[in-house]
Amino acid sequence: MQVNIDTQAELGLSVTEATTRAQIIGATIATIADHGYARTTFARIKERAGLSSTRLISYHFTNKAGLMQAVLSTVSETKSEYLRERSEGVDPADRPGNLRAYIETSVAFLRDYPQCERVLVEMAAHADDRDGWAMTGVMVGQLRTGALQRQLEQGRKEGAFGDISPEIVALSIAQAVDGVAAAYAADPSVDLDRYGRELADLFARATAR
Amino acid sequence: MQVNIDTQAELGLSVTEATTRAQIIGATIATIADHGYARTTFARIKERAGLSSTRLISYHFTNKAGLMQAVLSTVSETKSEYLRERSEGVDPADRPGNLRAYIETSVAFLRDYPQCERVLVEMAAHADDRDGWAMTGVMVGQLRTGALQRQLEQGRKEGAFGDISPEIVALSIAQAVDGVAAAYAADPSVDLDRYGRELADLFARATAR
Amino acid sequence: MQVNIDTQAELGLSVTEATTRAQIIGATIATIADHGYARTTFARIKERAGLSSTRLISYHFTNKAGLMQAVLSTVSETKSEYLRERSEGVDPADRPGNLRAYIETSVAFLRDYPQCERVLVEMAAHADDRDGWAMTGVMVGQLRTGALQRQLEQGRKEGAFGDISPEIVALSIAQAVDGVAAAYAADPSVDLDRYGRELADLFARATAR
Amino acid sequence: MQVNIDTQAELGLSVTEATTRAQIIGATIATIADHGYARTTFARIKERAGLSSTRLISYHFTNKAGLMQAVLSTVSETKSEYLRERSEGVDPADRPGNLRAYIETSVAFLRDYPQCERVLVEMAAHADDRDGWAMTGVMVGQLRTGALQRQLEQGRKEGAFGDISPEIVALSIAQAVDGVAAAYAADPSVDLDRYGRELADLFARATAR
DNA sequence: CATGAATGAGCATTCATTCAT
DNA sequence: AATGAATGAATGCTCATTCAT
Repeated sequence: MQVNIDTQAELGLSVTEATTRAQIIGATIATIADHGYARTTFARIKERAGLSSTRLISYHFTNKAGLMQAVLSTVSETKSEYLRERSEGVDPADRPGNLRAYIETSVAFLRDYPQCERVLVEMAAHADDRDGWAMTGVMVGQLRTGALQRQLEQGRKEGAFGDISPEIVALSIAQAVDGVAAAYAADPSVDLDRYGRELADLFARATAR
Repeated sequence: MQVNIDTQAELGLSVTEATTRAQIIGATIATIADHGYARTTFARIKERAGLSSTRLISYHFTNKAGLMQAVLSTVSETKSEYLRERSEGVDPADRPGNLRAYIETSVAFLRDYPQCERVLVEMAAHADDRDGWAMTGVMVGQLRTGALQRQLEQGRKEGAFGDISPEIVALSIAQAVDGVAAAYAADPSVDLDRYGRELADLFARATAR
Repeated sequence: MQVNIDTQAELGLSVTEATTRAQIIGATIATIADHGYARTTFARIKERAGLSSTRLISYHFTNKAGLMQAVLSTVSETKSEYLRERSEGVDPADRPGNLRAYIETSVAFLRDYPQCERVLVEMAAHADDRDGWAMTGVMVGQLRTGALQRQLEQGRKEGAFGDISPEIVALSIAQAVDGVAAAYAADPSVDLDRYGRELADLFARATAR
Repeated sequence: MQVNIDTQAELGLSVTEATTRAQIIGATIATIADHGYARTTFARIKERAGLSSTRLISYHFTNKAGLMQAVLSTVSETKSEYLRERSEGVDPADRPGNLRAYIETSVAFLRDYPQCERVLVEMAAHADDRDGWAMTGVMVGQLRTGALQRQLEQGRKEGAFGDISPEIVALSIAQAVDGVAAAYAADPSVDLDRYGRELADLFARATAR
């Protein structure tokens, strides 16, 4: 995955440093996507990034936890950027339309950035592992469902949706998308567009007034 | 968790052997539930089971994979047993009623066997980890969605449900229940009965004719 | 240094285990004595003991701290055993005689077990280092001065000594012996017997009534 | 600790260079005093001195050994300066008086420059460590006992002391003071003045004619 | 049926130092 | 006078597994 160097540079890093960091982060993402979180070791990242030694990773990131934090930032920023771009065409007042767009875009994201989603799922699953980064599984979860839940809440108040529980619906949607991601990862031949459409249909019916 | 010795004995094992196996499996389940899969090592299992050395585990199970396989069998059997018992009172022809029962019972299971569900979720998440057991995450998933999907299929043919995609709905339901499990694991004070009811409502609306 | 296997066996260990432990402890003592504490790594111990891998050390001792604890026990037991044996001939009531015997024997110990004393000094110096064993430098110190201080206390009460501060005198004696040890380590040609005699003279005068 | 820049400048260094060197040396002293020699790494020194990178240390000192050498010079100069100043009031001919002054001043030094003494003790203890500076533990020791020994020698010739061994007495005194330093470091609530007085009494009796 | 002893491969991390500006 | 970037070697430790009884 291409990692944005500017994002790194914003932190006040030099160009070279930002470049190397981005390269390492990219290699880490690829490694997690390919081998899973548990098999993502400094040695494998080094190999993937073509570094001379794992020492370079330790040099640029305080910790494995620090590296993972950076990966998580990169990946979740990529995702929200993607969602933001695609949602611009939709009328903000059209709650059901927004919900459908959200779901279909989320599934489309799997197609366009399969690595990204894989990483998100893997990190959520291993958040409480020994590596002990600052973010628990629930926090990663909130990162996913937070915005969605607020949208649903708003829509319900306006009467755009039926008598739903925003919390439950948001959770269900996020989980359903994750499920699709897992299915896609296991068998890349599945028709993601159909999945997206049917998932949107499902939750459209479920939230209809 | 109490592990059924008879199940072990069925495999043609002696009583003592079955007892020890059951003890080890129980300790493994408890360890996964308490510390998560990644922290579930032979050393910790040994300690929990009160064994003298990890050697005993290697003796009774060919592999860590083998042990995990056995754990998975035990746990999923416990769950299907639970679901079977609770679904006996429902009229088999009442498809929507069955669906609602399934969902509510699934959530109720979380309350009654929290360890079991935790193990199921953990194992699904780490299925592709280094330990390399014979069962992938998807297979564990199929184990969950298979029966449900067939029910939905049947119901749709009979016209009991709307124009749904059984595959998608089954996946969504399974994932939603998992989501609730994760939420419950993170915060045991959540009202599981409410969650179950609202989940059932959600999918009732989503599948209504 | 020859490490007593029986001492190990007392802890309920099998003969083989006790043997290997003793061998590792012996190699550790030799390594500390030769290279100093800071250069005493598992790798060097392995080499010295002729082990196949450092793994064996981790197998027999929970920690580097654990190993060091065992070393300390062995060494200090060797020393007190030595002191006990040599003090048997002296009349317990003869306080000054006992003091002289203690000092001369302590110095003689340096000659007979030079490694032992070197280890004791090294460990006291590095007690607060990163390795974090359960014993601080002060504790190691108390281990040295405790008995001596009580003897002096008793002697003073009986009027066998002048108006001394047992605490200070005990500390001074222990430190003086350590100083001799350091001097001997740096230059093995020094006349230890003379040192012992003169040290005894010095403190005889200092504590005289 | 305040490090004298002039001392640095004497070596023909520019003012800025001398300033930076002094700052690094001061940070090193503080670090050794706080964390002990073994935990005194370039990284920690950098942090303490508020430098941007450890590179600056390597720039100003050829080696870790070089840095430590400089630290040792600074610290021992501070100490001898302190001793010189305080001994001016005493009649040079009064040998016992000088001895008492020396001991009491040495202990007083612990109170006034606790960091300094801590560094001295730590460096003596770790002199033979991996860092391999040019000064062995014994040399550091000679640095302490040399002058004292000469004084005692002279005093004995003049008949001011009894039949003592200057070498042994000097060693014992230096070691005793170190012992007090260690005790003080471990428990700062000890009464240093009392310790000083009793130590002086002890060696007054020991060296009396 | 069970055990004690041993093992090799792998892990993240820390260290002082050097290259090239 | 100073700096950013990189580096190689080593450390203690954990893992599941196997050999030989």
